[in-house]
Amino acid sequence: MVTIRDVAKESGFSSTTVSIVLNNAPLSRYIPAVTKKRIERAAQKLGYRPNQFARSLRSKRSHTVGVMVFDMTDPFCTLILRGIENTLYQSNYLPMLTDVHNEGSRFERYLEMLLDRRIEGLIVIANWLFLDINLLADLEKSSIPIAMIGCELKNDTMSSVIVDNEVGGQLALEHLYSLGHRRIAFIRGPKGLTDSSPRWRGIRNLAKQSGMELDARLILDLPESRDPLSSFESGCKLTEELIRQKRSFTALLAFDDMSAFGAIRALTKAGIAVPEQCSVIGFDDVATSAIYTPSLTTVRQPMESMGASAVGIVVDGINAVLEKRDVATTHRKVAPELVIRDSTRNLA
Amino acid sequence: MVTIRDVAKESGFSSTTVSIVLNNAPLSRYIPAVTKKRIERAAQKLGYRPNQFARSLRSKRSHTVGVMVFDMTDPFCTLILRGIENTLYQSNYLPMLTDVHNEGSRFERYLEMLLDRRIEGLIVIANWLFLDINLLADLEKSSIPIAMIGCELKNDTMSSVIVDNEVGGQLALEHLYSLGHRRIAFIRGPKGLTDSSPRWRGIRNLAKQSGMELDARLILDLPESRDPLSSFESGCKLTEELIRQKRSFTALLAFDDMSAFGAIRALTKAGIAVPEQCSVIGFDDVATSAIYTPSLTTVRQPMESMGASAVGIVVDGINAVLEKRDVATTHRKVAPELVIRDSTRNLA
DNA sequence: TCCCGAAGTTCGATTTAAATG
DNA sequence: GCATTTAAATCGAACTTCGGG
Repeated sequence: MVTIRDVAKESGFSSTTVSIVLNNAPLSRYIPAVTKKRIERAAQKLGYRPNQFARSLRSKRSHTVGVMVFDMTDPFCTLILRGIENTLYQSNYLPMLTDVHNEGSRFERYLEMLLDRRIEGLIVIANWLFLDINLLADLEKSSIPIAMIGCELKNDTMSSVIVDNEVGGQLALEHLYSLGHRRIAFIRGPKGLTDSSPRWRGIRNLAKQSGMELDARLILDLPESRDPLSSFESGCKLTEELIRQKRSFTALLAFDDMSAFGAIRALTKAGIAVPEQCSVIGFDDVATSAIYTPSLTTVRQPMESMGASAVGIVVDGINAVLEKRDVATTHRKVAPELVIRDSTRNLA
Repeated sequence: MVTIRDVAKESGFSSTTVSIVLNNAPLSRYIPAVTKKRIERAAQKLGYRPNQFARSLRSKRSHTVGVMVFDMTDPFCTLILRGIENTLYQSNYLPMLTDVHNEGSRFERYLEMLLDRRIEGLIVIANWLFLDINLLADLEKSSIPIAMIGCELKNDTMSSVIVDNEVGGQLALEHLYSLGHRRIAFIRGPKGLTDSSPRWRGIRNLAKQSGMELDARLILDLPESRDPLSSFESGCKLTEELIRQKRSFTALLAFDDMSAFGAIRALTKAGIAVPEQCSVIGFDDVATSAIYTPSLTTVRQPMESMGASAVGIVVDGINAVLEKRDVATTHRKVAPELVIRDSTRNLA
């Protein structure tokens, strides 16, 4: 290990001067160019790399941001993670990745570990969240900037980035409506998910606006479950049930892409062609949607930019703390986007 | 910030004693239970948490492992990451996640950042890898335990975990053969991928064994590309081409699941039902495979356990370094597993 | 000699205060 | 006072050495 003292010795200056020069500290403007050259050359020659532990100990900074995912296997996460990673990279932070597996004990343990390592900010991806809200209260006392993606909390200590679910719901129904569909089946989200009710509200609003009436017998609810895969299975089962009851509908609006895939599976198995005999629309635009057969029309959450946005909020917060400014908590609601693919079509 | 000195003051003992007690150091066996109790209570009361920076500076340990992904959006990664995360958690390490985006400059920069932070080990997920091999040479000088997943290098400084591609290829063809298929189309992997040739070798071997002859006109190659999604698109295009040429085949063996999805898309669009008129088999068993319509028969790479295995190797390596034992580089080749779903069936 | 506890040093970089000409 | 440089203190924990009973 080559230390700053080695560079000092090699260059013939004190470690103080070396530190000042290599960090381009304010004082370095008094230091003549010759000295700088000599020091830089010595550092280069020895291959000096400052010890981050020592640096962090002194500066109290880790240049690390914690990322807490509630379930990595949820396809919703991947692109968000990509957005987070990419934006952190640009800001010179590195992410510590933790996956809570939707378990309270794991949440607490990881939170402790992250805090022990003095992360400077925290990003929580909490889309598929069935944890006790009280647990999240633990987050508040941490006094570092926090941004939650996919879940907005009432309190004022955490920022959030969510998609505008109401607009999204509207967009989805509007699309089906514009294609001429009137008898539409709905798979709603589980009650426990914060996304469910605003999304449904958007749907109801649009229905009212356009004078459409919703048939209660065509409205189904996904059960609560911690497993993102269950969304697929439930979507499949609910649709099978619908078919078995011989309910007639020309389109199906699913809570998310996973349940939409389940619906397509059920329809296809029953010999009902998608989109020829029944249109299906999802929500999220997970990676699978584009490669599905048929490719899925859906309402996209701009996941990558949501991740980037969360990083922006957290990094701003970190800077605010450093400059002793107030940390403002922000609540961003990003616009969803209709992505039209092959699973929906005009009512013949 | 409450320091060890605060605990010392509160408990009435010196910081030395506090350190010994709280770390359960060897010397602590001389310390009477009363003292321990008093110290522990004081620590508890003040909410003392040792400063990891100071600790790391002294011990030269970070309890951190670097994870380098070449492309997060590759669905192959997700489950591996889960396996890594889960196993690290059990061993009390935290992962620093980096995504190289298949770019050389990013690779170098991230490697530096990770090394600066004194990661104790490194795991590289290099399945879809088109980087200059010379870059990887940079890894060798780092002198920390390294495990690569999905790519085996000749040299002796890095461990690796890969699937047995040859057996996998065999398994796939064997399955189609046992279903009675003889006229089979093949989509091979791009030449630049290390997986491609052993997988094909397995196929050829089985063909020879069972006296099957492969029709060169039914053998296609995926082009080189850094984008995992291109596998899907190429799979689709190649299959369309095959159909347009009116080649007859009753089954298609794809290089991976993504290209298999592409093939299914092309077949379906051409009005060829899968599996009724053509069976399709993939490789990997990515998350999408189970929820596809039809669900995909494939050769599974045990990704979660491959991730766990890599962590095991690296953690062993770390311990070896600590105990000044030799670090043995290991090369694990894990067995693939045939997963039969709905995309293949008996030749009528 | 054994047990218990404390003083002081170390890890490596940053920063304050101060010393040169 | 100014430009240039540095000794010494600091960050917080852990370990080495030593002393008293």
